[in-house]
Order: sequence, then structure tokens, then C-alpha cells
Amino acid sequence: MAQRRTGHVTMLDIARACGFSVSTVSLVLTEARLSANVAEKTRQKIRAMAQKLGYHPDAYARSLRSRRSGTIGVLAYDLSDPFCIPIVRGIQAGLQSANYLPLLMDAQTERKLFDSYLKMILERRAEGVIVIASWVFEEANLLADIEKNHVPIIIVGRDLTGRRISSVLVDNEAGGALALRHLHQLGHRKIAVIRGPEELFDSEPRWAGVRCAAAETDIQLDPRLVFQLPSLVDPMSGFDGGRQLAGQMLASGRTFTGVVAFDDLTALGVMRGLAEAGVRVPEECSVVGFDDVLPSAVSTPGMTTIRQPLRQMGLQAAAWTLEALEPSEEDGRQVARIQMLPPELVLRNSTGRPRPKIRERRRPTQKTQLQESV
Amino acid sequence: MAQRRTGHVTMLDIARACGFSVSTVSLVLTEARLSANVAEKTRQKIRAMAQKLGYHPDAYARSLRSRRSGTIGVLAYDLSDPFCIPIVRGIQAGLQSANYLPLLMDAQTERKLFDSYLKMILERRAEGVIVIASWVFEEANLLADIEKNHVPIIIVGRDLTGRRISSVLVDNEAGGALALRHLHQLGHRKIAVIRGPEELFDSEPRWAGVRCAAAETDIQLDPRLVFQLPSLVDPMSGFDGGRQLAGQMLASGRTFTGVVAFDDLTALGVMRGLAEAGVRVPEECSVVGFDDVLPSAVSTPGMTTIRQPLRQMGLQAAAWTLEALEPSEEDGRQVARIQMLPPELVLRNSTGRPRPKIRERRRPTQKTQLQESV
DNA sequence: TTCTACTATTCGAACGTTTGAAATGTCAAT
DNA sequence: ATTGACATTTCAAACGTTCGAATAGTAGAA
Repeated sequence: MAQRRTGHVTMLDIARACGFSVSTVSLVLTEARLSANVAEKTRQKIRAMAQKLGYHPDAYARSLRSRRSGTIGVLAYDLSDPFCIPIVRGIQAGLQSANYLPLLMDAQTERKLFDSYLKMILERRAEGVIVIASWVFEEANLLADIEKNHVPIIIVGRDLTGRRISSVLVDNEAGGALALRHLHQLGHRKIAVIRGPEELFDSEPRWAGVRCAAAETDIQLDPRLVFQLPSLVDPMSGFDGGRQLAGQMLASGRTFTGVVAFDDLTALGVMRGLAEAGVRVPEECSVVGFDDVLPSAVSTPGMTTIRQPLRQMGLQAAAWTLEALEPSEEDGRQVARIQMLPPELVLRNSTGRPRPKIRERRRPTQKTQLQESV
Repeated sequence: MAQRRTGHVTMLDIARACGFSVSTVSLVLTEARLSANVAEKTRQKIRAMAQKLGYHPDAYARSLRSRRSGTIGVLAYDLSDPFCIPIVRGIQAGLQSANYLPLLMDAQTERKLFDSYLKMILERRAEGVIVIASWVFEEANLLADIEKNHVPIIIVGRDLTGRRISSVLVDNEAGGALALRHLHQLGHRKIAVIRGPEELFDSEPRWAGVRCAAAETDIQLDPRLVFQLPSLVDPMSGFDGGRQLAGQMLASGRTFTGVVAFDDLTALGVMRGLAEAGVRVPEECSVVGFDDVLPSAVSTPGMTTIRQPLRQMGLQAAAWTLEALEPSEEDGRQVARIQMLPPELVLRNSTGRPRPKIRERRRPTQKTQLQESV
């Protein structure tokens, strides 16, 4: 009954309904300092009426007036990539404690969308922006606009300190090395490697880590066993790539007992490709992934992989963003920082010792490795 | 230089910088009807200055004035459930064409969060709400508030027409029947079933569908081969449940050649459990899932499953929401509608004919089913 | 010159809140 | 009666936009 053209209940509605002014209503409902002066009876009346009418403050009006949106834009390049979710969770957790709300956007791997969402984040007056990205910003323009409007920005999953943007990411090189060393320790010497697509930032350092670890040991990486994923468009294309490359590996005629894949989806593709050719994992060939996303935890055999501390990365990004909002920070021209978090080997069942001379049935091999860290 | 206390560039900044009034700037930048009157030279000057200063309109001020937020709240019960993402994608696609922005929130399976996000959606003046939920609303209060504020609400994944909320969901019963019939057609007669947790809406109708299809055929469902998942807290618990129940199935001593699992994660758990016991899928036992989420597309063997038209469901929800915003709709008191979309059998490699008498090696069996619809 | 008819621009109020300053009412002390 | 002190409530301006109404500027017609 008391509503205006828009369906929303406002303070004016409450004020009229119980005979006070909007100011008084505001004082009471926001529990401002001055509300201490308001008579207890009045306070109760107003609160009851707010409850009764189903009043909720208008965040727009409030933000406009208070010049704070309480919002941090979070722009993910592709929410369907299971990689993103734990990062988002970390961000959520980090912001929650400071009472900031993440404004979550999903660019769906479309740069056009990415740009338009970044614009929206700016329009919605997010006080900071966290970008979860694999590729670079197309429009340097927008980046400049972000600066012009003094909105702090942090990127997760890439090193953009070169552009003076603080970056949080995993130590890809260490991860690549971890993967290779793991296979080495198990006894593998002939190892195939699938490098990531060229346009992905992670590809190069992971490959560097693999090479570096190979050099440390007695492993010779056979160039004919080094493959490269074509550029990827969605999470499934990594899988398809891995599956096809597994076929090429076998067709190459070179012997190998282990595969280091660029990421988990690729590794799952490799497992599929090997299975289709009748090669058993891990008995005849070990496979290591990278990321530790949900699908590799629930595959059979469980995927041995290099875990990125995704949640941790999200927490760090949130913490830095909030820090950048502190007034103390505002004057001292802050520099772009970088944090590389250490990856972690997750042992599951896709890796094992290379094929023993006496060909056993598969059961015993699997049983020995049954303790999981899913 | 021209910025005020808050770091954002405003129309006033532009107006001052090029000597016009805020009104003129507004006319030009919004390309309002009246901007036709503004001199071409003026328009260019203003646009150039806006560009130069990195101006972005303040969505808060704009929405306050125009009484439209251009926003639809989308509240997912758990974004880490791969089930949610395609729905969200569908919603995004449906809203995009109408220039509405989804305000995406992730309740992380926490009811407290769920409620507080619903409140925020209300405060941010979303013009409509789409809820992706498995469980019911805790606080009927909030639901009432939504009504009081005349915000249309639609739910995806549950039937809440009883509460006068329009609902979009898959036809679970048809899906359950589809799964059982598929196994029946392949020749299976001894089939184990894993029912979903009791508190999940989908559990009952899926089970009804299975029973119904069994009655249609000559299949006797052995009660000792019907299991029930404990209540689940996160996506992984379905997997763990399936894995354990697979063990129980085998321990029961009853013979079975096929398993209908409540959902994909459960089915993946079953596959793991069977593998750990040395039972091969699909040669010795077929497994059918439900949902068709990413992990079942990339498992080995690929999971045969009942696909929910998730994207479709999102699109439908978006369409209804937008429809409810039409002024024409506003007077005619709309009733709660329900749409049950048909599920679809996705054939992959986790199902096959029951074990033939002559025990073959696995390759041929797998090759015959190699055409996939990933 | 005065009037009409434009064109180009600005005024000013409104959207729902917040909040320092001001107003009102009450009562006791001078 | 006047003043001050205090408790309670309201005024009014501001946040950045939008947009109908008003104004200023120019020019052609009477």
C-alpha cells in the first residue's frame, strides 16, 4: 500500500507510516551515533514498522551518499574452468571478513565480454578489481581507465608486474620441476612432455621447470617426445588435445613410460587416449597433471598432479586488494608486488614405477598406492 | 587533477573541463533524444574529454535516478558444483540479449550465506531473482520480503510451485526411467541402484522413475541392491558415497551387472570403488550417471549419463524473469508456472552389454562403442 | 521594431540515503 | 520572566545522474 512507483519500500514509507521524519528513521535503522538520542519508544516503533513493511535499505542511494560501494569486482576469464572456483572461494573468504562483497563476473573466454564486464565493474564503482586471467588485456585503454579512476587492481594467475600490476600466481617453474622429479624418483627415464599452448602464460615457465629438472638428473628429453597443445578455447579443448597427442606419442614409435602433461584436463585426455590404445595407466605408463581440479580427483585412477594453492591465491589477492584501500597506502605510491606460491605434489594413482620385467596382474600394483589425498 | 574526494571522474569534471554544464554533458554522453539539438562541435568536445579523463558513468547514481538497476540477482547454492555453471551460463545468455546484468552470488552450501546474499540482492535492487537451489529456503521471512518488494523470483532445480514460485527443472522421473531402460536394452537384468540423499529434492522422483521403468520391463529390483546416499555436504561427498557403496554392493554377495547412480559424482565414485576391487567397467559392470557434468565427460571410460539440459534451464529461467518485468504482466496477478525439461541419454563408454560367456580381452568391446558424444 | 521560430544550452528538481546543523519542546535555575 | 541545559526530532544539503521545463541567442518575417 505504501509503495511508490517502484515496488520498493523506502524510508519515506516508514516515516509516513509511523509519523516521524525520514531523518529519524535513518538514524534508527543505521544505528548511527546520533541514534542514542532517539527515544527508546520511537526506535521500537520504527524498527517494528521496517520489519512489517519488509524494508531493505537501497544500496544505490546509500553508496551514492556515502561514496563507498563496499564492492570488489572479481572478473574471471572462464568460470566453467574448474580452476577458477577455488580461487573465487578464496577471494570470497578474504573479502567477507572485511565486509566487502565480491561482484563476480564470468567472461566466458570471450575478450569482448571481458572488456565489457571490466567496464561494468568500473561503472558499478567497485573499489578494487581482481582479475583471474590467463590471457592479457586486449584493451590497454580500459587498463588506463582503471588507473585514471584510482581503482586498485590485482591479477591472479599471471605475472603482470611488468605493467605495474600486482600479481599472485603459482610458481610454475617449481611445479614443472616437481612433476618431472616425481617421475624420475619412481624410476622413469623416458618421459614425454606436453607443453601448453603458446598464448598461455603458464606454458613457458612450466616447460622451463621440466627442462631444468631434467638437466639436474640424468634424464634426456627426446625432442620427438615433446609435444605442444594447440591454442585452447575452452576447458574441453585441453582434453581433446591430450587425447590426440597420446595417439601421436604412441605412433611416434619412441618408447616412453611417463607423461608430464601441461594441466589436468590434458592429462585426463592423455589417459583416455592411452586407454583407447590399450595402454594401462599407471602399469604401462604414468601420467602427471597440473592444477588439481575436481575432475582429476574423481577420475579412475585418481590423477597424480601438481596442486596449485588456488584458495590461498584468492586469499592473497583479496588481502592485497583490501590493503590497497587503506588510506595509509594511498599517498605512498605503491609498487607492483608479486607473490609466487609454491605448488605441491598430490600423489594419487596415475603414476607408479615403470613396468616391471615380470608382468604382474594389475591389482597388487594398485593396492600398494591406495592411500590417497583426495 | 579534476577528481574529487573519491577517485572517480564525474560529469561535473567533464563539464568544468570543457566549459559546459552538467546537463549538456549528460545529454551528449547518454545520447538522449535531446542530444540531437546539441551542436556537433560541442558533442565532439565533450566526448573527447570524457575519453581523455577516463569517464565511466556511475551506475549507482544512474540507477537511483532512473529507478532501474538493470540487474537480476542470481543466487547459486554452490558454484563449485559443476552442475551450476551451465545453468549460470544459460542465464547469462538469456539476460544479455535484454541488456540485464546477472548479479552472481555463491552461497557455498551455507544457509546463512544464502540468506545474507538474498538480502543483499534485495538491497542492490535487483529487479528479479533467480535461485539455483537444491534445498529449500530457511527463512520464510526473506521470501515474504521479496514479495513485499514486488521482486519476481524464479527457482531452478526444484519444484516450488507449492509456494507460488515459478520453477524450472529437469524431468527427474523421465531421467531415472531413461537410465534404467538403457541398461535393460543392453541386456542387464540384475541392477543396483543408488538413491540420492533424502533432503535433496531430486532423489525421490528419480527413484520413482527407476521403479516405474523397472515395472514396465521384466526387471525385479532387489531391495538388497538398492542403496541410499547419506546427506551430502559438498560435491565430493557424492563421490565418496558412491565409492563406499560400490564396496557394499560387492560385499553383499548379490550379483549385478549394472549400476544406476544418483548423479555423476556418485557414478564416478562407483567406478573408482569397482576398479579398486578389480571389477572392470564396462566389461564386468555398467555404470550410468545423472547430470552430465564436466568430470564425467573427461573420465576414462567416458561416463554414460542422463544429461540435464542445464543451459536450457538457465535460458528458460532468464526468459521468465524478464517476462515478469514487463509492465503488461504486472497487473494480471501471475500464477506460478512450472517447466520440466526432458533429459537426454548421453552414450559414452561406461555401459555395455553384460559380460559375454567367452571372456574376451577388453579392446574389441571398447572399440565398438568408440563414437562419443562428449 | 516586435513577434515568431528556431537552435543551443542551462536550470532545477528528483531518485533514497546520510549527517552536521538547526529547531522544537521541556524543565529547572536564575 | 528570562535564560540555559538538555532531550528529541527535523532541516537541508549533498552524493552523480536524468530530463522536462526554462532560458538565452540568433535570425527571418511582419
